[in-house]
Amino acid sequence: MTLSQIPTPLAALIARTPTLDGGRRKGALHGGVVTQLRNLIVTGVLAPGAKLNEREICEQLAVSRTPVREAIKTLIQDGLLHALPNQSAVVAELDLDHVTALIDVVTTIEGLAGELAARNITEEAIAEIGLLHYRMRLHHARDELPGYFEANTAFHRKIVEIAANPVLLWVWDLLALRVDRARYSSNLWPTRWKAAIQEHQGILDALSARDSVKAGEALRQHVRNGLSGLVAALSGEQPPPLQKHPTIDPPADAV
Amino acid sequence: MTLSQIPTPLAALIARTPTLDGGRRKGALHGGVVTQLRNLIVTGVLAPGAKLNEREICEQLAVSRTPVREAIKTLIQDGLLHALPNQSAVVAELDLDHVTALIDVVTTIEGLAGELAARNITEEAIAEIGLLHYRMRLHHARDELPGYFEANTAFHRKIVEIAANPVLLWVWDLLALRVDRARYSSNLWPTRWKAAIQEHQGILDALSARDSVKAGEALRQHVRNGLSGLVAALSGEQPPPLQKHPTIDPPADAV
DNA sequence: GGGCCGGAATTTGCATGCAAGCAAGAGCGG
DNA sequence: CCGCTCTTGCTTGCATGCAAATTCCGGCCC
Repeated sequence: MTLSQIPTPLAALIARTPTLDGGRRKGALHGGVVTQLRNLIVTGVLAPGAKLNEREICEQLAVSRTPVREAIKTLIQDGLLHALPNQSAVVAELDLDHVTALIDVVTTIEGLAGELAARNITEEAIAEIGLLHYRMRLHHARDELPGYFEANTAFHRKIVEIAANPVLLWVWDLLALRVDRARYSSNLWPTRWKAAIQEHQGILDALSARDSVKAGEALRQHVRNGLSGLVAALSGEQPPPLQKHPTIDPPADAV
Repeated sequence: MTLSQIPTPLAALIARTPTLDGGRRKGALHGGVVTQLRNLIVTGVLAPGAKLNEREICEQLAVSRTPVREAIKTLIQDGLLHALPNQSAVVAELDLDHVTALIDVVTTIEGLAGELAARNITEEAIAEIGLLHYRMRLHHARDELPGYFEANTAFHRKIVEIAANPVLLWVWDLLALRVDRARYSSNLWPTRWKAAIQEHQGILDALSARDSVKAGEALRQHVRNGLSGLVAALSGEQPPPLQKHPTIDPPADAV
C-alpha cells in the first residue's frame, strides 16, 4: 500500500523527468515534487487509499522533507489527497458519487466557457481550435490514445482560454485534475471516441459561427455525454485502477 | 508595506482568536496560521501588493517558519497570494478585471446550485433557509451590517449545501473567498440592501415551490445584480480599501 | 485460543541551521 | 550631478534535529 510496494512504475515515472530539477534552479524543487506526485495520483499509479509516507517520498525523489511536506499540503488543497491529523496523507478515494457530482459542475463550467468563447473568438483562435481538432482526428485514425487524450485536453482548455476569464480558467484547471483522474481510472473510453469527434466538430462549427448559445449547448452536451459514459464505465468495472499497474507497460506510458 | 507597518489591526485580529492554538493540540498550528492570514487578506487588513515577510509573520504569530511557509503556499493555491521565486509572496491585486470575471463564474455556479437545491430540498432545509432569510431581515431592520453579512453568506452557502454536490460546494468555497475579499474592499453595499432582501424572498419562494428553473434563474439574477453593483462600487471609488489604513501613497514605501 | 494491554519503533509536526539569490545602498566613473 | 557597478545585508529555499502522537507488535490475562 505504501510507496515501496509499487517501486517500479514510480521509479520509472520519476526517472522520466530529467532529475526532477531541470536546471538545478533554486526554487524549483517544491513545484517539481508537486508535479511528480500529482502525476502519480492522477494517472492512478498511486491508488486511492494509498498512504503517502513522507520519508519514503523523500528517498525516492532525493529531496528533503520540507518540499515534500509543502507539496502534500498543496495536493490536499487540490483535493487529490485527504489529510488526517498526525497521520499520513492518503490518496483521496475515487468516489463514484464524487465523479457523478463532477458531471453537473464541469458541464456547467464548460458550457459557460463555450458561451464566452464564442463571443470573444478571433480568427487566430478558430484556427488553433481547428488545428487541435484535426490533431485529434489524426490520432484517432492512427489509434493513438495517449496523443488523442493530450490533444483533447488541450482542445477543451483552449476554449476556456479563449473565454478570456481568468477565474473560469482557474476553476477549470482545478476540475480538470479530477476529471483526468477519473478518466485514467476508467481506462475504457474509446467506445465514445467517434461520437466525441463528431461533437467536437459541432463545437468547432458553433465557435466558428460565433454562435454563443449553440457553442454553450454543444459543449454542455458533449461534456455531459463524456462524463456520463465515464461514470458508467467506472460503475461497471469495479477494480480497474488497481489491476492496471502490476503490468507496467500499456497504460503507464500514457504520459 | 510590511506587516509591522500595520501593527494595531493585525495584533487585534490575532488577539481575537484565542492564542491561535486553542487547546495546544499538535496539528493545529498550520491551519491556524492559514485562517489568520486568510482573514487578514480577505478583510483587507493586508492590502493588495503587501509583501509577506516570513520571519515577521513568525514573530507576530509566535510560531516558527515552517507552518508559516506552508500557510503561504496554501494561500497561493487559493489565489489570495501571488508568488515570486526567491522573493516574498505578495497579496494578490484586486484587479477589477478579475472581480468582473468573478461575475460570470459565480453567477453560473450559484445558478446551478439553485437548480439542484430546488430538486433536493426537504422541509427541514426549507425551514433552515427561511430562518436565515429572516435573520437577515432582522439584521437589516436593526441596521447591523456585519450580522447581515454573515447571515447572507450562510444563506447562500446553505443553498449550495442543499444542492448536495460536494464538488460544487468545494468550488463555491473557493470562489466565496474572492467574493468576500472584493466585498470587504468595496465597503459600500447597503445601497442594494433592500433589493437583495426581496430577491432573497424570491429565491426562498422558488426553493419552497421546488421550482428548479425559477430558483436557478432567481439566484443567477440576484448574484449578478449583487456582483455587478460591487464592481460598479469598486470601479467608482478607486482607493477605498487603501485609504482605510495608515498612510498610503503611490510610492507605497512610506513609514 | 482469543482479546486486551503495554511499550517500542515509526511517523508526523514544529523548530532551527545553512547556503543561494535578490534588493538596496555605497562607491566610483562619466 | 547623474548613472552604473559592486558589495553587503536580508530573505527565501532546503536540510536537518527534536518532541509528541500514532501504530504496530509482542506478551499477558481471561
